[in-house]
Amino acid sequence: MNKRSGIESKKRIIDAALGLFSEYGYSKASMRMIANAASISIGGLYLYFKNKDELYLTLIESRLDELADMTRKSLKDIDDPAEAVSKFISLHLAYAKKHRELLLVQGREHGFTSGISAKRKFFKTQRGFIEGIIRKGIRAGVFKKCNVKETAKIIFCTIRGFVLSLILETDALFSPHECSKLILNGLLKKE
Amino acid sequence: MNKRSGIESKKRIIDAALGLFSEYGYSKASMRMIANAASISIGGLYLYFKNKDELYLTLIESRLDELADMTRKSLKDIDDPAEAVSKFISLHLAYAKKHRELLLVQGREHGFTSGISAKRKFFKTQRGFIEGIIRKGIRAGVFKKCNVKETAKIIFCTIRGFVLSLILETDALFSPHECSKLILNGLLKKE
Amino acid sequence: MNKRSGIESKKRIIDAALGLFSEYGYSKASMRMIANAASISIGGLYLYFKNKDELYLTLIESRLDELADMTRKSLKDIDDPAEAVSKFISLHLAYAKKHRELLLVQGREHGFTSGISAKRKFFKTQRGFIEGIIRKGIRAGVFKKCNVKETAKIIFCTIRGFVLSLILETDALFSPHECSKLILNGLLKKE
Amino acid sequence: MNKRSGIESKKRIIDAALGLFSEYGYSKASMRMIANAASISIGGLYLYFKNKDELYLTLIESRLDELADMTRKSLKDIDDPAEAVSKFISLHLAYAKKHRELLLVQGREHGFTSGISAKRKFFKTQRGFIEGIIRKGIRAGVFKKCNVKETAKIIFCTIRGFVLSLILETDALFSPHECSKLILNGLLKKE
DNA sequence: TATGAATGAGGGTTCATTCAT
DNA sequence: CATGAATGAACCCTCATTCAT
Repeated sequence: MNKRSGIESKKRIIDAALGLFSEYGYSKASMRMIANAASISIGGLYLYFKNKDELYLTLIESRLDELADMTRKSLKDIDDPAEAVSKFISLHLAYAKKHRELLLVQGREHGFTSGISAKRKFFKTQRGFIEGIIRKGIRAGVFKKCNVKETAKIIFCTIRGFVLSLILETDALFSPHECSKLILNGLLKKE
Repeated sequence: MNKRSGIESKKRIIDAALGLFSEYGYSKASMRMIANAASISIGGLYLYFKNKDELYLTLIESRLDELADMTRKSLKDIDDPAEAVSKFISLHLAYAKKHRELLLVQGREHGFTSGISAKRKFFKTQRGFIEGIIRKGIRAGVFKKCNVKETAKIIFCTIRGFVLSLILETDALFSPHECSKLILNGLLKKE
Repeated sequence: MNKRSGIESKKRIIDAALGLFSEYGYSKASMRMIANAASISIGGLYLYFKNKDELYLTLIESRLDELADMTRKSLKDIDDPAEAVSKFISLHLAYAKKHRELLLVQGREHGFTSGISAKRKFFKTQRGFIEGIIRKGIRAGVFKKCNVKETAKIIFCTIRGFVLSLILETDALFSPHECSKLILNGLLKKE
Repeated sequence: MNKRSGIESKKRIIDAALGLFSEYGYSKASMRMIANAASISIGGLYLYFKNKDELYLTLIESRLDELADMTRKSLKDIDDPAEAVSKFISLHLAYAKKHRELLLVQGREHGFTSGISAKRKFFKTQRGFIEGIIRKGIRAGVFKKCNVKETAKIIFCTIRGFVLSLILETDALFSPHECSKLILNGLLKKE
């Protein structure tokens, strides 16, 4: 109603969409609902996003970028590989808890054809982080030798499973600490 | 037009629905698509299933029952806890690979309110299996002492993450063997 | 299931249809419902009636015939015009009360194109009865002179309104006696 | 496509619906038909009415309100009870003739459960009018003593029957004048 | 930028009717 | 005579998207 900068409007839309997609899923969250929640007209939505799909994708990507950024910053100053693994895990679990909405929102039901590349790239990057940590740990003689790539995948999948559980059954959640312990037990050389 | 046994028709519907739900998700797989794929008329669908929801739920539950059954049978004759953990993991990963379609098909976007109870019960049962194995391993002195419930959750989540990865990015998959190794490393007492 | 004569089946269907049409109206009473209520298969319905419309029409006509018959018989032996009017009114109100289902079931919503002729003929016949009575009353010097056709229509409409009220609002119903009184007051010469 | 004021569109819809409901009845008048007749898209219909039921109810209620209003205004300045009865009758018959479409459109087949309350209230109000007139006539010594409530019902039912006849068989209609005469004959004291 | 009335394809579902058995 | 699985048109309704304002 009152004059607002485009950027502000776009942000409001993204926030609204995030909430709605996460609560109802892609198909059941309608553009009208999003428009209402964002206090903008339906037409207004299309001023900022070409279509529903693009809005959705933008959402995903912005979250993914944010998490990737956080990861980078968090790990920069940690030298101990074990601590880095712990940090990586707890960071992701915490982020998932906070933004449970989107990390999973999609999975299926969303064409898959488009925008997935962004996600795939993100996944690759994150897995690269863990691989780096593990490799460093092995080089430093702190971790046992192991198949680095496979191990990274497993850790990543555990996190992913945690995220999924956030949605499927809340009582299946575990503490980051226990998770780190189990994984590090398998990773660390026995002194 | 041509007469077919009801059972045969129902089976064709289930197969078609399974494929379509898994490829497009619940919302985007339409009853028309399913009818076509099942070589039946739209009305025919409703001869066997009260509505889309029920069709969907039937699908889920039958898969879940099947897997629960397989688990029970597979673990019955295994005494070694480590082997049991391995078996549990490989069984689930294999099943997921074979039926990637459904185990995850849903997650979001499907009301969440209905039929989920069947799923929750299934999840609980399966987690109970792992807990049993771990407890037995600890009693037998093969596994270290640990928080049984938490550990079971973590293992289950890892499997769940694997399933999710089946859909999100195939190159994130790992071998059951590596997974067992990592987890057992963390579980087994070092001799 | 067990052998039954066609006539018996047909009767069962008619009874079931009567009840259902009257409870739900033509459109909302489905052939399946009728079949169930008549303890016959859907296909069986079509053995006795070409289609839904014909079933419906048969119903109407049979009721109409019945009422016309009753009227004829009831009035045959009554000589006093005033008594005949009373009888005519009370007979119709009573019949309407008993078969409130059908006399009105239709009105609208049923094509109108077909079968209405049967109804129209019935209406004409019945109105003819009243006209006859009135004419006789006037000739006999018991009734005042009046526009016979108009008066017959009015009486008939009052009855029709009563029938409609049976459905629309039960508390608008009046006693046959009061009705006769009012009408006869208007009809009878003051002695 | 072309912009039109919302009010105009709504009006066009109401008019179209009125005609279609009255011609085909509730069930057989489809939303598609109404949309076409109103020169609007199907979706457009739902911009103005939540669903078919609401559209239908709106129609009914608005007519009913209109008639109730007209009655009130017409009778306000009439002192003579006999004239008031005449006026009441002729007013209703005229209105029914003009809007034969709706006053009866429903009767059956429309759930009965909803919106009927509005109708019931209307009926009660209208009957109240007649009761008032009759009572006044009796008090003034113009009408004979009679069961006021019953008499009011009968008059109302006659009108209702007239309305029904408008639809069932046009040649059963009578003139308001004849109707008033018959009824007043029964009501008025013979001087 | 912003609005929201308007569109129409498509969704889930029902149901009269048919026909092989 | 009787069955009921199968059909498919049609129903009500939703919603992403457009466009005149």
